[in-house]
Amino acid sequence: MRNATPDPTPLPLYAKVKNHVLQQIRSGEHRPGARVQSEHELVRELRVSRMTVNRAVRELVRSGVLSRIAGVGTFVADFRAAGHPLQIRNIAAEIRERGHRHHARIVTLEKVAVPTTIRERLALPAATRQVFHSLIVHFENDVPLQVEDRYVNPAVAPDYLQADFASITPHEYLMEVAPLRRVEHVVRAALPPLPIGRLLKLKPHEAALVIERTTWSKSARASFATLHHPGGRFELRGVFDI
Amino acid sequence: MRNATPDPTPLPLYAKVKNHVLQQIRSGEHRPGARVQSEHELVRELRVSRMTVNRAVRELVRSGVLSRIAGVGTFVADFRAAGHPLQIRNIAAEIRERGHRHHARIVTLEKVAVPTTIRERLALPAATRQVFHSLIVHFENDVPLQVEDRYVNPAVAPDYLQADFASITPHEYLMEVAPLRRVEHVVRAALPPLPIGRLLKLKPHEAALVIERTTWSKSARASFATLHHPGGRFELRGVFDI
DNA sequence: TGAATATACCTGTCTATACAAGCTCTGAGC
DNA sequence: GCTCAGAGCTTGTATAGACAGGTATATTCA
Repeated sequence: MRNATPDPTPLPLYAKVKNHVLQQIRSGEHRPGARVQSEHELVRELRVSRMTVNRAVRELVRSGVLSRIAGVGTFVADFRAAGHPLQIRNIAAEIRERGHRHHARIVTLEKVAVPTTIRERLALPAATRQVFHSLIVHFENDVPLQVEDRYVNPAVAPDYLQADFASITPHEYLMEVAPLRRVEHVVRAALPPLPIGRLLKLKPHEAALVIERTTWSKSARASFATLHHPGGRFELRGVFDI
Repeated sequence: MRNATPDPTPLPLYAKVKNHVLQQIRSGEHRPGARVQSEHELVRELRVSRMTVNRAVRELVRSGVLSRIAGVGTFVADFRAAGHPLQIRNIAAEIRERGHRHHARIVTLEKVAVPTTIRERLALPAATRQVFHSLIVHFENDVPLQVEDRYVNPAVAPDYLQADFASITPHEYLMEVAPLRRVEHVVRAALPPLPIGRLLKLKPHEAALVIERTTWSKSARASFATLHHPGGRFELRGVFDI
């Protein structure tokens, strides 16, 4: 039997170094712009190896807390102009994670002549005459939460029309058939077109949060989707902690 | 004279290892869920030390490309349910970065009795009778881009009314007087109240992108701000590359 | 005085080595 | 056939030592 209860999950040393520095920032001992200890000083102060200090500081730099200049020193980052992160999640995963029921209703799933705006958005070659188009409503416990209006490059996902979108979202399906290389999101607010508003059961003049998502696969742009969400029932939330 | 031009900025080894693995993922050689080489295998394959491989893989894990299980192996992450990042920026910094002119018009800067919703949002003690309130319009080249309606905890920033908000945004001022501990953002779409719509020069029934920002300082919640942006002229944009 | 040089310190990278701890499979013993 | 120990893999962490290259300051020399 030991004379002291052993720590069940002892913090790794590099994490202790991070906390040590963070604590000095949180307490105001080190203010934004101020110089923090050099690696060598932290080595002497905390009796750990320089590689351990280096890892700790490097991770704090990557998370935006510190910034370093080779040959000069390490400084508390000035978050004043820094951005704060927000996450755009897969709607089905998000609903399920809230412990709610997700289901999707397929309104449209078809091959259509390429609309000119879509030809631009997907940078389609002139030879491409048709694209796939799907219009799907996603529900959280039978309340409509997203209308997904998507155009898909047939060169990337030739079997798109055969997919089972009751059990997998188009986004998930596309990631499966063509590994994703790049995703771009644009978030706006707008009054939705009338048919979209009806699908979302919006009140007249109720605003919608619109996300435009463009995805790239290895070879080409894979799809362009416009996601409409009811302004009163949907929000994006992000927390940034130092 | 050398027989070959020396690489002006040779990539560090750990970056080469990252690219090596990324290349295999991008090419489809390693698909989501698949196992990638163990550290030891990469060591033999690329003739670098294990610590270098470890750093490369650790960074790819942190950026969401790989995932690892101790004792089992390293796998290509399944981004299908993963979130994609978006940044909320300081409005003044964003405008200036676009090369445009930013200026702010102070509509209101006053001490007011605590509204009940604000008492909740800032978790103010019952003894607090008054808070600071500012209403500021931010312009990009003389076009209104944001109405910032902010309530400030006087315990955190007692001199808020004396600040010069023509040259510094309230957010920047608060970060200066009370180091930031936590920021929460909620993004919604809504029709703005009539006076806000007028300040933004919105057309009737034009939607607004609304960001609610709550900030925490060391000791207490520092401020609660509602930021209204014109739906037609403002958007959040984020790109995720693998 | 002014310019070139030395030096001291800083971050950045890389290696070889070590040990701990998690997981899986295999084979010994029952 | 079943259980359990251990081998052999994996990742995770930590160290000491080394060298490169950036930056500021002091020093030396003209």
